[in-house]
Amino acid sequence: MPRVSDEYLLERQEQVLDAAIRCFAEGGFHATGMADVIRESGLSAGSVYRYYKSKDELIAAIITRLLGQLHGRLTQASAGATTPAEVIGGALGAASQTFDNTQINYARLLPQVWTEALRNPDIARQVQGSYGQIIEHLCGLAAQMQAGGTLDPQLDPRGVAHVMLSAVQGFMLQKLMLAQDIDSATYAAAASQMFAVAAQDV
Amino acid sequence: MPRVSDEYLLERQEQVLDAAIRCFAEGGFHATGMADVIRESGLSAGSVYRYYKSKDELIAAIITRLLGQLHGRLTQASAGATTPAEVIGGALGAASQTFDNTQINYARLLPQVWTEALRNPDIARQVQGSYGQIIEHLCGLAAQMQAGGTLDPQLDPRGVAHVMLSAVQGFMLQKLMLAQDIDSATYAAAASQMFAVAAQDV
Amino acid sequence: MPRVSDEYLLERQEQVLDAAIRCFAEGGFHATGMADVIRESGLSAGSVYRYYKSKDELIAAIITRLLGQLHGRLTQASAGATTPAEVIGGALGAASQTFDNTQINYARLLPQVWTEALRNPDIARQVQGSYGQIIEHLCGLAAQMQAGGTLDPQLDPRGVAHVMLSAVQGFMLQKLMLAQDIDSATYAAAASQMFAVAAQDV
Amino acid sequence: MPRVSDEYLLERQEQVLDAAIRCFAEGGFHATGMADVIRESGLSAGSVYRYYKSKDELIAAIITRLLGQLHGRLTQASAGATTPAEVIGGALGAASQTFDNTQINYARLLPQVWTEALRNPDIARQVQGSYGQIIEHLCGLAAQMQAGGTLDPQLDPRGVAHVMLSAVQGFMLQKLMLAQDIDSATYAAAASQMFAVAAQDV
DNA sequence: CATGAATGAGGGTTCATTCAT
DNA sequence: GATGAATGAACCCTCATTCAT
Repeated sequence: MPRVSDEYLLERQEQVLDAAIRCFAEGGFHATGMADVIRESGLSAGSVYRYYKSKDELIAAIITRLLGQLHGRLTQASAGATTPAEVIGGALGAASQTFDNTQINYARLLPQVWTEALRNPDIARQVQGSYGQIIEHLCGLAAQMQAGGTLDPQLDPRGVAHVMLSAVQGFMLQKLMLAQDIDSATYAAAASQMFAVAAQDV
Repeated sequence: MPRVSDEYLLERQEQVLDAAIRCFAEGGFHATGMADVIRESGLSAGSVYRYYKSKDELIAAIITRLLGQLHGRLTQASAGATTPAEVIGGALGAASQTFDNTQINYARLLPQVWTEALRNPDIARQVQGSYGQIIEHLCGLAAQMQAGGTLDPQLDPRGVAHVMLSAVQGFMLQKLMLAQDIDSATYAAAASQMFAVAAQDV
Repeated sequence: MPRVSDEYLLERQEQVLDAAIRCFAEGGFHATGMADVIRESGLSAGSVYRYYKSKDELIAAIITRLLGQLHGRLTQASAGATTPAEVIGGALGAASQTFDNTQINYARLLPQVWTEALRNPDIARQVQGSYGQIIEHLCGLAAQMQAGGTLDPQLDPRGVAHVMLSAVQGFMLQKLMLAQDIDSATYAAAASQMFAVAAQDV
Repeated sequence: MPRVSDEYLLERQEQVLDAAIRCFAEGGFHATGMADVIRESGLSAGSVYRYYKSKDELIAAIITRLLGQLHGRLTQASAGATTPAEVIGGALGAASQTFDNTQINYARLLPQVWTEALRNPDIARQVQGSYGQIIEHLCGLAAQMQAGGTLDPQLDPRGVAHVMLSAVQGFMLQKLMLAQDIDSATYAAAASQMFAVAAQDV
């Protein structure tokens, strides 16, 4: 089956990656065997290994994609926001989308990424890069809001950025851990309001 | 009718648990082998398995201890607080302690616990229980603060509790992932202030 | 009714064989993968397999060529010899040539052939045939020399042939194993002299 | 089955080594799988790997033993020899023993060792060491014989040593390759006589 | 009770070969 | 006739766990 288009090859690679994401989101990086991924992909062992040289490389690719999506959605969702409430609302909305995929619950990969980052320097670097960019983005927004009078100018913009990120991370984590106990709307409302008033005393 | 005292047995059990925590915090649940734990404990394989029937049981025991400590410290640290700033400040202070142990960085176990909870129903239940109690506790505090006029009474106390927990979880997570980039004091200051003003307009 | 000329096909076949020899002499039959041979040949997997049905067949072809060269050079080099010293000298000279190819060190294939002959009956037969012919040739020379008075007539000509072959095989082997320690000229001198005097007492 | 004697452990290790030698002598290093060795050893995979960390380590151990035996037998067999014929006779006798083991034909490992030495620097070093010692030993004997008047003093002792080694190596190789065609006694007789006369003209 | 040698299913990965294009 | 993506059996090795001593 030679002389196939680059497009074809990329599709095949996606096919493997998607299968792997489905498996890993379901069972975790370590409890899931390559045999599972291979079966799910519908390809043979050899083919899977043609596209990803090792399980680690496959995991790294998944993490790259996940962090890329996360960063993209988060920055996009809060891009034009002019008040803390809008930032938080947008970011939580984006975060919620992660759970909406009926095929794959991407969010389930997140704690695994954090765990992996603790052991794997390459992944640690990726995570640092992604979160670093997000922090920078939020930092910029905070500064703009302070300039625009919607955020207390005495707050450290960097500190604000970290706390905002916490609101998102905590939301996803608690949604994963306490599924039935946390209501997205309630959480978003509380978070938005709490951050919203942060400039009232200016 | 044991030949040795119960005290002796409990000490041995602690010895194993401590060794396991050290290993798992360092290398992760999956990358760490029982051989590592056995070596670190100074006991024999048979002995380790006398106290913990399986690796999973050992992990479960560690998680129980970790969640217990977390819950204890968090509720204790925020017990008498009467303002959001005090709650957050106390909780973050307690969270910071987790990193202070020069021997073991307990915090490194946290993402692993979250990851494990996604696959292991027993652990999921444990985590739900612990975080549920924490949420209840924070809920109670929120209600008290609303009654005391230090928190906007229009906010949903449960929502506030979740957001407060997020502040703690996000802090620990970001400290783990972005070590050099996050300053505990700056974060605490920003968080405290942001939550503090939440009743200003009342 | 091929579209391409037989000549073309033979050239392609040579191309594959040469690439394989280069690879196998370098890395050994087993450590070298077909992928290496395919890459080195500049052809595709399908093409390589068009000319040689399997790795084993390729190896067999290489061995056939190698043994043919060996037999040819050895018999030719000692063809007109009338004294033991001439035989040995000629044979060692021919053997030395094997090392002289700057591209490929054919000699490195020799121990591999011996090893392969132990497992593969087809190759064993080839090796027996080649060495058998060489022995016959040396036998004939020995008989001639005995008749000519340059070799002790009491010696068994077949025994003499085997010992002479040993001188060559040992030379090549030791040159491969002890590269820096063995000097071709010294070895040849010693061997020639030792065999040379074998008729002195007649 | 703990608290076993060191002796017991060594016996087990021997058990694995012997099984491996039997397998490798039969089928070759590469065609023989660890599964074969494991089956032959009568132990489990885990146990085999307790005693030898990898297939390579097992092969290295076998080669060490083989070269040790070879060196030991060869030097011992020719230790007190005072004439070339005695040296050759002794060495060939020792070499013949290698074939006599009804359980394992150690000689079949020899070409494999040579082959392996071409690719594996560690083994190359071992082989160089062993053969180097043998050469030194034969060198010493040659010098003694020259002093004693049983070997032409004009011969280079080192060259003589190499040629003598060739006689042994060639004998073993030809016995392996041409089994039915070579008679140990005939070969030994021819070799002994040819070398024996090497001092006649002194 | 403690010991640690033994277990063996299962892990990730490779590679000679094929055949649809 | 050439291509090279696909195949899958087989490879070497690990590791949680057990049980004879």
